[in-house]
Amino acid sequence: MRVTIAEVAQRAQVSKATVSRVLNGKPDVDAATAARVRQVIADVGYVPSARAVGLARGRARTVGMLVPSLTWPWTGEVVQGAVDELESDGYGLLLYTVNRGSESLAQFASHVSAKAFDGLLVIEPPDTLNYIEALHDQGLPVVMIDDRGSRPGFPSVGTTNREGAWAAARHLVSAGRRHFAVVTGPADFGCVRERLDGFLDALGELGVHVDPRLVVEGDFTTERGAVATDKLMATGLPFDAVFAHNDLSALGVVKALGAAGRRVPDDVAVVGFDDIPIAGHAELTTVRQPMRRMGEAAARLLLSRLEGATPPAEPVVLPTELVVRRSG
Amino acid sequence: MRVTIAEVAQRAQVSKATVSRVLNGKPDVDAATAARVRQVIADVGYVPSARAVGLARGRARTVGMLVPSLTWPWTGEVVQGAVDELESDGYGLLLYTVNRGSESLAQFASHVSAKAFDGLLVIEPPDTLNYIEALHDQGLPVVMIDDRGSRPGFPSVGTTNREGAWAAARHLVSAGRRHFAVVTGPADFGCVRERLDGFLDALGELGVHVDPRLVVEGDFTTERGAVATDKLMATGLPFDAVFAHNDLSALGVVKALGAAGRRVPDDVAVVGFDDIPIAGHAELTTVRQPMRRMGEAAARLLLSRLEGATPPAEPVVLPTELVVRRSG
DNA sequence: CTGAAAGCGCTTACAG
DNA sequence: CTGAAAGCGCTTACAG
Repeated sequence: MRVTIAEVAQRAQVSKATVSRVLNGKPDVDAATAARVRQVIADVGYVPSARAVGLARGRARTVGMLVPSLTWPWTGEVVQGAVDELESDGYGLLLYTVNRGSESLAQFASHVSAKAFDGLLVIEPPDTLNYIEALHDQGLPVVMIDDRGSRPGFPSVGTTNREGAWAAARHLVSAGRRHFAVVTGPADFGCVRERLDGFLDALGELGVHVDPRLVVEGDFTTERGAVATDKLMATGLPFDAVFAHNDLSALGVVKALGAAGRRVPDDVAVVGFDDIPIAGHAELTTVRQPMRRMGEAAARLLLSRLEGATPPAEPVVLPTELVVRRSG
Repeated sequence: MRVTIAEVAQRAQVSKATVSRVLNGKPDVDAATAARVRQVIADVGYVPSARAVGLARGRARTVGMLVPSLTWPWTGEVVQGAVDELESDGYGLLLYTVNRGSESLAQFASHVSAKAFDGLLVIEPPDTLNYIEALHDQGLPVVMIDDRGSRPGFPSVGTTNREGAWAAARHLVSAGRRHFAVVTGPADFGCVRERLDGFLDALGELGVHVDPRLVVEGDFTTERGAVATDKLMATGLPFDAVFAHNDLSALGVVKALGAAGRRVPDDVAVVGFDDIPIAGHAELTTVRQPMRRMGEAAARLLLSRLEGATPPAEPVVLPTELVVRRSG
């Protein structure tokens, strides 16, 4: 039989209300009484039922987290950062993915309605930004990990796409590169625009011009990274450096260059974005996104919101870091 | 104001009990009444409070999952498999990691005591098997994803380490290799013994003997894989194939061989175990562990246990699969 | 400083 | 077939 607050109260010769007060550190409890209650709690190993506390208080000390899929390279990092932060405040993390499409989303929505959690952490889910925004507008505390540069109308944590690209450009130029190509991500992503602008602006400032024909669109996959590289080479224009908008694309670039007999980095330098684990193994120079710390920051933002603080109107932006390896 | 069962009852002109019956599909409700109630539910968009239902029923339709750390290469796969399965039954997944050591574990323990979830899925946590076993003995439904071959005294899902190693051996022999080396994982892991036994047994059956000096212990990291390979080469004994007990080690083997000027696979074939994403990129031949499906199977086992079924006494064992790539 | 009572939003015997 | 009531295990005014 599970021990309840009633049993503790009886053993300590006080009312349930007093036990509750001790439990929640309320003031105005006689020191001796409190000590006695605490002793009983320790003796019987009492822990309040999360469900009962949740019902009575209307909050569950639980946060939901919605992520596209855990098999994406860095999702785990973000979630780990969030879970570490939540855990140290005693919060639980209810995990949802949209791995099974609209069915997943329906399940998620019903858990929202059931008030299964107090607040929501979300890695921007494709095509669902409006829905999330609606939840926020309905009063659910939401913080988004914004890896696409959407800058939504509610609290979010992003990274310095522009500055990261800027750093990549500066590095390549100082390494002596002069003829640049870019394999972008999907053109409608905010982060893609930021990375492209940052890169071109930096080069412009350094007096280097990029031929528009050497800017090709990819879709963040290795396959399309390779295809894009074939296109670049097909232009016949010379280039000695490629900036890919993420690491998976960059791997495709490296692969396609190798297949065409062009050496990396001797003939062509390649720089990626993200710093996923494979980047280290492939010796890829890249712009590191601090995914773990973005998860932590998002969790902290949400927690302080749940504790009553007003969330910042501006997105929290964490700095990228250029990681120089062999490829560029 | 949130709509409650009381409001639905009032609008439908019935008691809360009747609404509850309709909600839970109990028999013996007049068809017309049920239809009316359902109509009201749909009209007001009523969803029962998860907390209240949980308290009243004593179960939360929530499962806990304890994993070592999400940044480990395949943890995400296992969790994704589990979450997919749970989700389709409407269960929530509370995620816990032991990323922050004993502090994490204390938090987890208090959530256990608080009955925050109905059952537990666990990827074998180092040095905590006894604790998990104790939870199981205290009546918490537990299913373990056993990646270490521990075969615990409660329901678990494992993989065919022995047969996987066997397949690797057969493959290498049929590819013409004759002089074998092994870089094992930690010697006290059940899976390491199984992989070693399977490998040596298969070779023995094929009439190939392995020199014991060519069996070196690693620790599942890339660094130690490289160190182990240096040891192998230092013996001066010839070898033309290395079976590493996981992919990270195998990457270390490849690296060390390369540094020593030995070509893979021309001079030495290398086979790993796991099939983590990097294995594909590194063109590593490996024995694939079905992590995703192990997560699914574990979740299904736990769900059926929660629904009253008796769990199987024997571990559920899912088959490995040899993935042949360029390295061996 | 402390207790009796109501309430959180459901479910489930018990009657009828 | 349906409702009134008790109960799940807490918290929180309200009195004193």
